[in-house]
This record gives sequence, structure tokens and C-alpha cells, in this order.
Amino acid sequence: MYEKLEKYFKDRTVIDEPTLRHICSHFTQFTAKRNQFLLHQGDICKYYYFVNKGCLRLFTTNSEGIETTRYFAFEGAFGTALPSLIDQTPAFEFVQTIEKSELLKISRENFFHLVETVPQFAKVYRLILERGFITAQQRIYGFQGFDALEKVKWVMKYQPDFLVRVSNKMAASYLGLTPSTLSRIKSKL
Amino acid sequence: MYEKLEKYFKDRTVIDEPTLRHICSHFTQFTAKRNQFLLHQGDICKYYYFVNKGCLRLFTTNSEGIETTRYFAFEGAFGTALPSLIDQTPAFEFVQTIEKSELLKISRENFFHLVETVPQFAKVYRLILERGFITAQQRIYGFQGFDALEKVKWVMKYQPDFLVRVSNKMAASYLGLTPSTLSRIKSKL
DNA sequence: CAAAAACGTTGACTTAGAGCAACACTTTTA
DNA sequence: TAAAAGTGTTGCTCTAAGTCAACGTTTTTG
Repeated sequence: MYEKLEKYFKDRTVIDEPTLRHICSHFTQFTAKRNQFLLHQGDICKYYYFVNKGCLRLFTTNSEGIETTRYFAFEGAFGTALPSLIDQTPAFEFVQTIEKSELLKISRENFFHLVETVPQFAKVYRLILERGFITAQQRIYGFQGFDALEKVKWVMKYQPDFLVRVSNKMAASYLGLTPSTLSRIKSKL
Repeated sequence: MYEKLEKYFKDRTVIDEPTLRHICSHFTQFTAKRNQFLLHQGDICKYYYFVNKGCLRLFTTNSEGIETTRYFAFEGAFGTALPSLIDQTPAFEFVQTIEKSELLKISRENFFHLVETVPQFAKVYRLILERGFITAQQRIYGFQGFDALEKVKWVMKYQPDFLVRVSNKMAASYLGLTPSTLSRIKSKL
């Protein structure tokens, strides 16, 4: 139940077993069906999620109903609507499973309590933020000024399993293309 | 010399004077001319910068020489090429002043030493990362699927002083537009 | 398991914004 | 302070990608 989560911490910091168990005791497991929403736009986000199995998608829709996907959290990754969780403001993004999933969740209160009281937890949170920030930067640089073909090559290089794991439609909403365009690109390699 | 930096910390955490002075003692001041480069693409980034006066721009160029700007650090803001600073890998982005500037810098070693040893410093770094991550997310959502007019309205709403402070050319490279297009948009409000 | 809904692909048409060039105006520099 | 370099604006043309629609295939659901 907590193997993946424990591995996540062991891979990122020096940590003893009691501390690990203390951390894990704040996470509770639950399952979710395919396409189940854990958070709707406008809700206040209460939990940080960790994916044991399956996949979470974070996305928003604009006024015309067009979806933009920001992030997919696969097995062994954390994910949440961070601005809403931090500031307790209505979420801009939806959090949704795209497959039947086994998830762990920790409440905002417990999460930040651990950040304040367990140095290893604070360290790992710092690493999550650093990587998240860096990934978002790469995405800005990687997508701005790229044409459709370059975007597709970019994900194939930096997230090789992405195109096989995710539907054409969702991949398109991540890349900022229409499904038609992505389909045409893929047919030429 | 350290007033802005001290204010930055006082605004973000509870901190006593000796700790504040300890932190400040690791920063050294220097000045830079307009359009001076503090870091070139491919260099290894050694410093975190704080802007006392002036402005830093972080940008990259693609294979055709087209510039994409990710971030402007104005007075009272931190800025650096974070992936390079953290991993000590060749920088993907340039760091450049766009005005005559007064800056503070702290070495990577001292920065992370303070993160490890001064809880208030770690806290403030965490806040920087959280805000940076959130801003980058907003930028992804704000720009993907927006047309040129919507992008311009978006910056006017969320960064009102931006268009007046920054040249048309640099604003365009931030927005992912050509200078011609931005110029045309502005002429229609 | 059959009907309905959703998805992927492809073709024809349209369009927002890029590319390019010309010119005026401003800033830098020698 | 004159020449050179850089910047903002505007007109014209062109193209990458969006829109819309048709159709077959897969997935969902009652």
C-alpha cells in the first residue's frame, strides 16, 4: 500500500523507518474509476494526491469549452491543484483520473504540518516544487514558437511513453493542438 | 543596500534582526549596464540574483534565432536560471539586464547552505518556488489556446505595468507573438 | 449484447498571424 | 554631432493550423 510512497522518499532523501511510517500514516488510500473527478473547477482543493496505480490528469476549460491539459501524474507521482490547495481559492483546474486508479491522499492540514515538522518531508516537498517549476519552464520554452511537428517531436523526446499512454484527444489538449492536427502529424511519423 | 532584501524576508516570514543580517551578509552588491549579460546560454549558473533596481530578463533563442522570454524580474524580485543553478548543467536560458541595474547576488553554495541551516530562509525559498510554479502554470493555461488579443488582455490584467515597462519587441517575445502582430493589436486597444 | 456515445482519421475550406519589406523615429556610439 | 544601429508601425502576401463535416471503429452503458 505504501511501498511506492516509501520508495519516493527513500529515493530523494535520507530517512529512517519510523519517520517514513510517521509520514505514511497521514496518507489514506482510495480507488477511483476511470474518468472520475477528484476536483471540479471552482472547488476548493483539500488534498495532495499520490498515484499508486493509474493516472491523474490536471486540466482546465476556457469559455468556449476547449480543454487545456497541464499535467499528467502517472504511477509514483504527486499531483494536485496547487494554487487552490495553497491559497484555498476556487480551483482553476479539474483533477480527473483517466484510468481506474489507486490513489493516496493527504489533507492540506496534515501536508503542511509535515512540511513544518519533518525536515525530510520539507526537503522532498522542496524537490517536488523545484522539479515542477523546472518542468513548467521547459514546457513554456518548448512550446512557445514551436510548430505542431516540433511540439510532437519534443514530447516524443522528453516524455517518450506519453503518446502511447494517453488518448489522442488528451495528448492534443496537452500540446495545444486540435485532435485533427495531431492525427495528421502522427501519420507522417 | 539591503533594505529591499530585508523587506522581502520580513514580508514573508517572522524573522529577527540578527538572522536577517546573517542572511544579508551572504549577498554582495554589484551594478550592471543596460543589456549586460549575467549568464549566457551554455554557461553554468553560479548565482541567485535579487534586483534592487532595474530589471532582469530570462530568455532563450531557438535554432532560427527567435527569442522566447520566460520571465522579467523587476525591483524586489529574485531571478536566476534555476535548472542550471540546481543541477549545475549548461544553462538553456540567458540572463540579461534590460536597464541599468543594481543587483545583489549569492553563490549557489551559500544559497543552499542557508536553505539547509536557516529555517526562515528555507521557508522563503519554498514560497519563491510555490509562486514560481503557480505563475508558470498560469502562463501555460493563459497562453495555450488564447489568440493574440486574448494574450494581450491577459497580461494587461495580471501584469498591468508590464506593457509600459518593457519594449514592444521583448513583450512580443514573452507573449509568443511577432512585434508586428503585437503592434497591430495594441493599436486597436 | 445491442444501441448509443465517443474517438480517430481524413478531406475541403477558411483564417489568424507569420514573414518580409519599407519607412520614420529614436538611441547608441565613435 | 553625424553616422549607424536598433525599434515601432503598417501594407501585402502566404501558410500552418483551425473549423467543419463525413465516416468507420472502438468504447460505454442500459
